[in-house]
Amino acid sequence: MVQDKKQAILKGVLKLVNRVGFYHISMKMVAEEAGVAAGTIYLYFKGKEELINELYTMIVSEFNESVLGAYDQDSPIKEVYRAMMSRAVLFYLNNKDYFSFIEQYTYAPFLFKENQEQNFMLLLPLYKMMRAGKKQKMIKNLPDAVLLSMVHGPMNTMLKMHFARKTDLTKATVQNKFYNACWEAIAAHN
Amino acid sequence: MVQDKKQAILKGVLKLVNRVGFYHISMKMVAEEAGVAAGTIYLYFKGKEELINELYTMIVSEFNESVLGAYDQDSPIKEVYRAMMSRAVLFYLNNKDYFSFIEQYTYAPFLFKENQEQNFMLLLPLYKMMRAGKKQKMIKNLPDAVLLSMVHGPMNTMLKMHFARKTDLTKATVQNKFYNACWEAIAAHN
DNA sequence: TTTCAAAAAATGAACGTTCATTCATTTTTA
DNA sequence: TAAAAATGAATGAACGTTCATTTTTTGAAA
Repeated sequence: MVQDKKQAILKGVLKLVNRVGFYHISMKMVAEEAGVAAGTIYLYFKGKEELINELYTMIVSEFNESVLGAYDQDSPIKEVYRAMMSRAVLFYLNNKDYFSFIEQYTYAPFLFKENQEQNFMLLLPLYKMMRAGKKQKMIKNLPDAVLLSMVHGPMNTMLKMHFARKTDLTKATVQNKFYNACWEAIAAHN
Repeated sequence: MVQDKKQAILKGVLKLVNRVGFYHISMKMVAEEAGVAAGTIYLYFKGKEELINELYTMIVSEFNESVLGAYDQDSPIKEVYRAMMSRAVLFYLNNKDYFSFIEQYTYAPFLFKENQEQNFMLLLPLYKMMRAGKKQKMIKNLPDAVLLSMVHGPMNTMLKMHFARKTDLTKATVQNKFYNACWEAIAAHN
């Protein structure tokens, strides 16, 4: 019961992200969206900050769980890469709300020092894959930041463009071209 | 005279972006920073929205001018690419304010439909270079969105990581590795 | 099963704060 | 001295949060 209402409130925030935009979300709107009174939110969260931060943590968990589900120790690293990219893209395509939220949360006034480190938590699955690839000499021996940027950066921009209707990431051909281009940026020559 | 004061107000906004964060910038703070009274701002701008939008336009102009300054019709495309990347990185390294502002403006409540298209204006210099490269068969024949993502995305992430002290983009070695990785993502094989 | 009082949960009006904007007044310029 | 520019206190709207009051749930007694 208690968890149901908490979830309803969290989902309420998400539904508002796209409709009104992150910075216009008020507690009153969240309450309305969740079907509770404004004061009720404060029975489940200390305040707006905690609400937003918990939602962020929830999304990161879901994302990482989904993407790491594609990690198979025994598969060739290129296949692991493909599977992870595919899952990540699918995750956001199916949850535009999540993407918008994450993007805007990064620069929200709620991000305190503790969470600022968490900000790179979304890169953990990628990081794991890269470390393995480097060991196997399948991935270039470049600084981690460069490798991460070469995969995370393009994905972000592609999704942004997709949602702005500048491209169609649901097309398999677009996805494949995109995955291949990223792979060539990080793959060791052989 | 009039332009001086207008510039002072615009610069005031920029100085506040890093100090207090985009969403805590109030008109009163801007006024203080610019050394004028709050009401004075309204003699130069219709309101906060116009102020922020003009600042955005100003930054885009400066950026594009700076990066396109590296465009030389006669140089090999790879050198043009290098020069443009170099200028773009330098531009933001020297103007952290600009970077922070641009990042946060994208999702600010001020972005109206008209400007939402302008949002991709920052990609114009890259776009120009890519078109030329495609014609010369030096750059892969991929959809524009993919190519743009492979250069703009990583740059964004690298800069974000640089400012979060996860890497040091001022190091020439890091820059070179980064430029090369991007190039391999978009370069045609030969 | 029904009753009912105590506890728990939920409500939303009210409060205090913040902020963009206005405009009557003052200061500066021509 | 008239016009232009600048000022900053006042205004009203928006928002997060609180808390006195109401509603719902619980479980023991009848």
